[in-house]
Amino acid sequence: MDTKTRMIETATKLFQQRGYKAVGLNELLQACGITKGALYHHFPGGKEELLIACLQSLNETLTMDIESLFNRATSTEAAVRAVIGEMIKDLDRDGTIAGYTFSSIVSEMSLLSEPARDACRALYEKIQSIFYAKLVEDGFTSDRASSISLFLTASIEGGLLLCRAQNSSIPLQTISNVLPELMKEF
Amino acid sequence: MDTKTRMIETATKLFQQRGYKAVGLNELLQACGITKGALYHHFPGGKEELLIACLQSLNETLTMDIESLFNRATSTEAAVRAVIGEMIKDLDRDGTIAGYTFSSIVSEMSLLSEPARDACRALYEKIQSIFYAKLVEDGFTSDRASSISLFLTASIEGGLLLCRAQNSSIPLQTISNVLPELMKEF
DNA sequence: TCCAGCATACCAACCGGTCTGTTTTACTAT
DNA sequence: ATAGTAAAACAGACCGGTTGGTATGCTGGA
Repeated sequence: MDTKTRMIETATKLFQQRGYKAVGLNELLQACGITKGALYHHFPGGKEELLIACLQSLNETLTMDIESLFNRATSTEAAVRAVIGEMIKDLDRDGTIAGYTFSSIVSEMSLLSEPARDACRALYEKIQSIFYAKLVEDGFTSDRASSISLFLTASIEGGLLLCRAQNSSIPLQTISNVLPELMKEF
Repeated sequence: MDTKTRMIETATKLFQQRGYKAVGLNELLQACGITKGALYHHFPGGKEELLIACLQSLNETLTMDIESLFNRATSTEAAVRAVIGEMIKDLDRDGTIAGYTFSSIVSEMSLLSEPARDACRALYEKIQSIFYAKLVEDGFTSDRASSISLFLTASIEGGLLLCRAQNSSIPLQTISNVLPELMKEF
């Protein structure tokens, strides 16, 4: 794997886990096994340009991952369960989540960097669009589907926050159990 | 108002808006109109001790605010609408939220500081307990009430994240509209 | 006079970022 | 095949500014 890709992959995980500011440049370089020369060669804009690249890369991999889970699932209910299940698996194994989320970046950068905020917005839109498509497939009207897809995205991200605060995967498990129930009622 | 209280109130807003690391010590001092001497006089533990104090203070004021909204409301549905309404009002007025949330702190500090994580956990538990009490009052069983209260907390925090990413209050508005509907179905 | 309640001066460590220098690679003209 | 060359891909020293934190000085009230 080439240096640039390795940098993005490593940095993405770190940013997802701990946010932007909390990850120092030197720590980043050490984790990637590179030096400043390499970083500023590939990303003249420095740390922030790397962050944007991470978010864009995340957009692709996340889309692929979630879409693959959704294609294997028969209903939106099952699909959402599968996505949350993956998050719980990560959480229980590593004690932290390094996929399917970027809440730490959003809350930190939305006021700080317009490009970063835009990239985050694009990511959420992408996730919601996948939910939306499956919901329409399930027979929901367009309005309903877009409301629910936003709602799903929000409650999953919020559930992750609760998991982080409690240092446990129980909140996401609860949400995983409640969500499908709610979607039947519509 | 005495210096210590002023420090806590000002710092709380800043931490809520932008997180912990993103708020520098000097900026903090300037915003509070004090010097380092005063800070380290009242909080020998420095910035982190101040953060803990902020979270504890937030626990009290947040509880009072939300409980007051809940007491005036007839049902959980109306109460939740009122809480989200306050958030939206803040968001539309200031372009940022400085009350009813601390997601930026959670995502940033959960891996960094055990005491901070504990304080956040306590805060979420407190909020959920208020929801829970009202839900039981509405006639829900204990199990149901605790599931829904967790769910409410999660989706509100998640909705706020979406608002930050989109720089708009629409996500929270959507959630406000959908949530009560869901709660009737139970 | 004594001590809480600050203010001021200062510090080492670290921050992200720039700079210059070196190696590696890719291509080309002979 | 080979020598020459230019650009890409790094490496690492260095920089000014900022960080959180400390040590000391001052000051008004009990």
